[in-house]
Amino acid sequence: MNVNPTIHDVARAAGVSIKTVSNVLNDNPKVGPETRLRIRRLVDEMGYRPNLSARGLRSGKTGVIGLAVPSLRETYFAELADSVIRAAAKKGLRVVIEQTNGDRDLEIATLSGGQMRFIDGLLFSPAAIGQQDVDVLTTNDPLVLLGERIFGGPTDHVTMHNTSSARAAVEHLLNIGRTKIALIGAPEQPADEASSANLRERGYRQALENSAIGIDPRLVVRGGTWHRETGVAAIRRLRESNVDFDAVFALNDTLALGALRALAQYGLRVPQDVAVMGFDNIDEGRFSLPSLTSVDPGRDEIAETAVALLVNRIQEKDEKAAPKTVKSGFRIVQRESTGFADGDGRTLLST
Amino acid sequence: MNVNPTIHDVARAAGVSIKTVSNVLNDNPKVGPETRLRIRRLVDEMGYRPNLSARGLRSGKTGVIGLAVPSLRETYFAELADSVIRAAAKKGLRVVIEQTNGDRDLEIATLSGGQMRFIDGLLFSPAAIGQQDVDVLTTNDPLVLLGERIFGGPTDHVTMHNTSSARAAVEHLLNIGRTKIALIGAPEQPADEASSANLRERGYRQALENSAIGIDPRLVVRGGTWHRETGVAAIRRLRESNVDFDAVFALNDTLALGALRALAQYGLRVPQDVAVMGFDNIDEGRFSLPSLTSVDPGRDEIAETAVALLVNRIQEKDEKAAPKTVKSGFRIVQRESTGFADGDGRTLLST
DNA sequence: CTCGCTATGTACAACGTTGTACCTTTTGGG
DNA sequence: CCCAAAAGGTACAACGTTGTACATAGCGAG
Repeated sequence: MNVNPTIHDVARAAGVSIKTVSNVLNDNPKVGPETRLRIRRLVDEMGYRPNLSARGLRSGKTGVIGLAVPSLRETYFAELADSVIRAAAKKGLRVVIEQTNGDRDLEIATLSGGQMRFIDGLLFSPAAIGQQDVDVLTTNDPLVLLGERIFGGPTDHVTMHNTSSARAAVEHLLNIGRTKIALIGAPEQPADEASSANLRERGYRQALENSAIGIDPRLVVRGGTWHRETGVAAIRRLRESNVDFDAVFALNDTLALGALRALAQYGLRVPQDVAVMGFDNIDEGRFSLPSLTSVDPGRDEIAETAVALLVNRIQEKDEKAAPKTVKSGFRIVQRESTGFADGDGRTLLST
Repeated sequence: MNVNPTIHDVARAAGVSIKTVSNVLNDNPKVGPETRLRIRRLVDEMGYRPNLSARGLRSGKTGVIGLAVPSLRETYFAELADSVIRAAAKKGLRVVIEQTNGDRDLEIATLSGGQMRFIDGLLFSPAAIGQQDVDVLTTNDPLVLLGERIFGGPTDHVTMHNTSSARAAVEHLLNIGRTKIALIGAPEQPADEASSANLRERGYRQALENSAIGIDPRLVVRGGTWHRETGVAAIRRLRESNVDFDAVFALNDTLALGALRALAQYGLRVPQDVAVMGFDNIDEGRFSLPSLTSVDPGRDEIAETAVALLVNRIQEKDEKAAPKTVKSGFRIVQRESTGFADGDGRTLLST
């Protein structure tokens, strides 16, 4: 019994037809109780495990979905992948992870790639393609878009309240009395596309324009990837430009963590001299020095919703339903970097 | 052309047999140059993409490997997954990630699970099973073990120099003049199994026993998962027990980062009052406050080696080669937490 | 001009599973 | 006691691909 047994081997051993074995495996009703039991036992004994390629070929479903993200090295996506794998596991699905490295060609290749004849559907988090590429999303294969960059496309879409949560974040900084609020991680070109960066910048502008304060362009640091280095560099730029600031809104947490480090190097105390607000609420922010106030976009909710939508699309028989867009709720978790110094932080606002 | 074309559709359109199309797709030589070109063009035009289930069924290979890790929420494993996906992509393989949550039953299920009839092979990083479970590794399916916990098993194994690198790490702390070196993240029961924790603790003990200093059991904090919280708690335990310490060796970086935070809360300066050494060299450690000296186990090397070994096993025809064990090199990267305050840190020692 | 080779291609089976259609026995109601 | 229907099962094809074995044409050497 050293080689993998097939359904034929089990059937032969049980003295029944292969279809009966198949029926047992799939819990089809047309099998007598004692036959069922006997076959179950044999399956265990022989170590039979169905061949998913064969099953996939016959039934057109593999039980595997794809998740395309820029890179698991970016903490947000690692945590998102964790949530997606858990959500998928609950539905009996496995997840193949494809890293696109934020490369446009790779993203397009992933969307139209050979891969699609193997996975039942794809969760796709774009980082490079934009509104002008909306037609590459037109496909018969189940596809759910995650995040921003493309709106009104032909697919389901799970996104977050980028603008309003960013506005709420900046309002929190205003509420604690800050008036010179720097923005870091802002897009290279303001408002050139529906990226997370642009949508969040819009929230920043709205909050400041609604207040009496208004925008000081010197406080907006543009450019760079959303990594820790960029956060460090942004603070350096602000210092070198001699502009005064008492708060920093970083468009994601890794930027904010880089900023925390740079601020400390300049001898600026957080939150006394400068308050810092991040975005994403990654685990790391609970343990930084100081711990980081952040916008929590609800990763688990995003993942569960996205997987549920994808499963619906996969099961969809003939007529396709119109594309759905779901926005997950958000909350703001206040921690030390904006002056709340107790344990795990507190939820300030939630939708 | 709204439905996915098969090789039959392409063959019909080209006026050739399906086998000729197949030959083109697989770069088999027996096709004339102009036929080849014509079929290539049709494949592109029609958007033909091979069905991997069918290919997998026929050829027994799917081009997909599995990676089983405790959780992508643990930074080390997220970065390892990144490296593995990259290494696999170079060989034309995709990666399904299975999270075992450090759960023994889940780990065993993953090893013997239905999954194995679908992936070509598995990279398995155990967190719960141990030497006593060595027989669950006995399988015909290609399997490469990553990390510790089981040695001398029936499979290939990629591991690191846990003990000697930990010894080198502690020697570094001794070299900078520290004598009261705490150990955090130590195993619950000393030396009960070949876990990373035990092997690294052994290195700690060797370094101290080789010096004139010896072990002070009050400096060894046992128990807890290797997360930031545990690092925080460990420092609290040390403070509450009133034992004096001038350095901390954390058995992984997240522990160390938790420790950094707790030390700051107690007003202890790093490295002036307490030097801190981590293990894993995750990205985050380059931007913590202060940046973290750490043992770099060479994730990329580990991933490349593991994938290469797995590919060899997958291609293995009849007789199986004896199991191989490969140990990756390590280096120690010194940063601010042990007194080196310049840019990206410096490599102290490398193998 | 014919043999044998190479170059190019074809037909068919097989991989392991599930869906469809059918067949046989038992069972119970009239 | 007979017949219909339910219960339990079977046989065969099909999913899309690739390996094996064979077919045909063209061409150069003898």
